[in-house]
Amino acid sequence: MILNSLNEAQQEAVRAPLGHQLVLAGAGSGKTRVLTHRIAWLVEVEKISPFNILAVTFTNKAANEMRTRIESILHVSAKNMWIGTFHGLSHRFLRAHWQEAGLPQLFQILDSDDQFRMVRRVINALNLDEDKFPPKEAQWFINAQKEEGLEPHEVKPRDLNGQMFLKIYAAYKEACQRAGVIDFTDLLLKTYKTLLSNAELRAHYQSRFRCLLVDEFQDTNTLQYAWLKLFAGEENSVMIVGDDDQSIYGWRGAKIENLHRFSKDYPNAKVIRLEQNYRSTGTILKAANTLIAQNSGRMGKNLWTDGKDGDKITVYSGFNETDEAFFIVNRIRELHQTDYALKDMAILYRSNAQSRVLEEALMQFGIPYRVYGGLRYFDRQEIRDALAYLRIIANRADDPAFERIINTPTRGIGDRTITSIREHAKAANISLWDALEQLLKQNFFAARAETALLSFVNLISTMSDRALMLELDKKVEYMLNASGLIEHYRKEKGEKGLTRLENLEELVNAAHQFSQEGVEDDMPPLAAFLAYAALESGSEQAEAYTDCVQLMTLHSAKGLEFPVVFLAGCEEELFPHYLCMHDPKALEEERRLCYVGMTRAMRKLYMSYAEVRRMHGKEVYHRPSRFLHEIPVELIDEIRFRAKVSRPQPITNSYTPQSQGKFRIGQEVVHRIFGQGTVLETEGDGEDMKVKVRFAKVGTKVLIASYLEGK
DNA sequence: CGGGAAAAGCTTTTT
DNA sequence: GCTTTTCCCG
Repeated sequence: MILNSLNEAQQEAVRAPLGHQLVLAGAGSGKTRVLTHRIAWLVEVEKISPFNILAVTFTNKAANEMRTRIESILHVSAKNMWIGTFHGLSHRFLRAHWQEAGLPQLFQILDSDDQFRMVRRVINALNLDEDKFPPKEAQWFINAQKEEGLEPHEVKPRDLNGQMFLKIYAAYKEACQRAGVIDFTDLLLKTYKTLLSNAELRAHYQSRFRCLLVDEFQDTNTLQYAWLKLFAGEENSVMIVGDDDQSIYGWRGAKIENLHRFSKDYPNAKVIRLEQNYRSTGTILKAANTLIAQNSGRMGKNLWTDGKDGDKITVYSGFNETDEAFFIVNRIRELHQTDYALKDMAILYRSNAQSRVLEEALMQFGIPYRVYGGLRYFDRQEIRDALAYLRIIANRADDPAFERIINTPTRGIGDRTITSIREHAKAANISLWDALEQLLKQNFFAARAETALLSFVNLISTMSDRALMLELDKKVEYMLNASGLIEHYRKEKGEKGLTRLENLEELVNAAHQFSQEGVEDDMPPLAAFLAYAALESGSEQAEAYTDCVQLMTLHSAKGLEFPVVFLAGCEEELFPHYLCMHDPKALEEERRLCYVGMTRAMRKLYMSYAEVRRMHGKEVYHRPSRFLHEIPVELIDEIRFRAKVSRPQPITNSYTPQSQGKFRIGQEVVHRIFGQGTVLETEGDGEDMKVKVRFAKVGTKVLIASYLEGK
């Protein structure tokens, strides 16, 4: 039976009778297992049809993983099950009910960058001063209102400033409507509002979803909670899984109180605690428990393991940040030579800026590493350009896309010309595209601008005509060439242009793969692909398997685990961050962040700090983080090197990982065009050897070895 | 339109 | 301080 592998608390959660359950799942307590087994149980034992189940997560990654795992446990297809992110499921809902939601059938989704541009344009159109009303703040304001479930007419401005922001919100909303686009938060808000105002639809969905499950519930915001309650209605069972101690997204609207609110709203909800930890040593858990016990208002939870206590936690006091980095790198080297693969070790830090010193140290030692959390595929400039062309093909009214490509690649359409199009669009309350066509008819433009504009209009029309006949991937390929994007980026010199071309080529592959996998919705393939690109920002390319040390922020480490964890920069002002220090609530969130970081470690945990650190250009002295003092001293092994800063030894003799052929990881090399660099990875041998090199001037690039010279 | 100089950030991030 | 974005001029 499916329960064999579960402990008692886990089984209790899986077998719970229909009704409401709150599962408090500590770090490493098998939360995903419980969720997936619960769903399997519902289907196989409670005989609930997959059709009647709704499971919500926050990231696509989590949703995909859940679906895969369920399908491997279950003997029934999970196809009919609604598993996805809040945004993904809302999108599905709105595609099915666009009429009820008052949307055009082929509405497009704005990502945050599009949203930002749109907000800025609205501010300018209202003749407001960007310095007085920064687009960033306006964007934040708009999203905050939406996350409280408020449309412009429902917002009660607090002061004069708030009134202006409200005005911007209202104008932004109109602009979105005109363009037939909706932003991320709109996906949820429109779903919520539609369901709220349409009793028939509400009844339909409430009778459909008999069982609802939510993962990472501590990260839900007000709107998501309301969304969930509306889908759940009075009758259906809801299981929420979360951990108040791992709530680290309060700053972006997550309401930890939703956990308490759930117990109030559903007083019969059964509370189940998963406290047995399968990840970390006893020592790590004891330390983490003691630390988090400092927080107030917890729901209460104490992690335990029946495993060994393991090693003490190593605390290293570095002289400065470079010394700290060298300590970490030295340890990594030692551990790599004895017991651990590089990919089993992670360096976690509070803020991205910290990665540089660490990277430099790793490079000097020739240790391959990977930094997580960079620019994702669909966020890249060239990809966004390409998608904008596709969007304009799909929907001429898509103003943000129009703005993006009207002069990209440059075709001699200047700012003044665009401004007059904008003004006409605003005055006539029509899309930029329609405004352009009208103005052309009126012979509004000077001859030179007119020629350029006509060729743009022709280009888009020809493109969409020709594209009609083509398969999705051919469509993308055709567009890339016809638009001149390929040519444009080919001209971009150096490394960047080449990478961009590769990325654009990859888009054709992505489109091909997408159409192969088949779309479930009855949407045109192009529209479906665009929605996919907007919602699935594309995990940073799944690079071929390489054994690399992993670098990431504490936030992005959530949900992951590593045998060895280095928590760098444990200093006051940095961690806890100085912007959080005077707000008790924010400080508790920092502490939870520390708790999250510590509980990522399976066997070895290192925490380090620097006495002097260069920050914002100044040398600053910080005390060790208060979090270090909140760990029982008997669990800590403290190392201090006071004598002098430990410099790295030249890597030539000390460390030669996987060195084959002519080049060695860590070796300094010279390229005729790209200049000096360091070898990061090697692949193959002899003439065919491929070498990944980080160049001082142009970034990282994979090259054939014969183009390089050793130094 | 593109390159260089000046100016502005500078916590954490997913959709 | 360092990096990224914006701005201005040839």
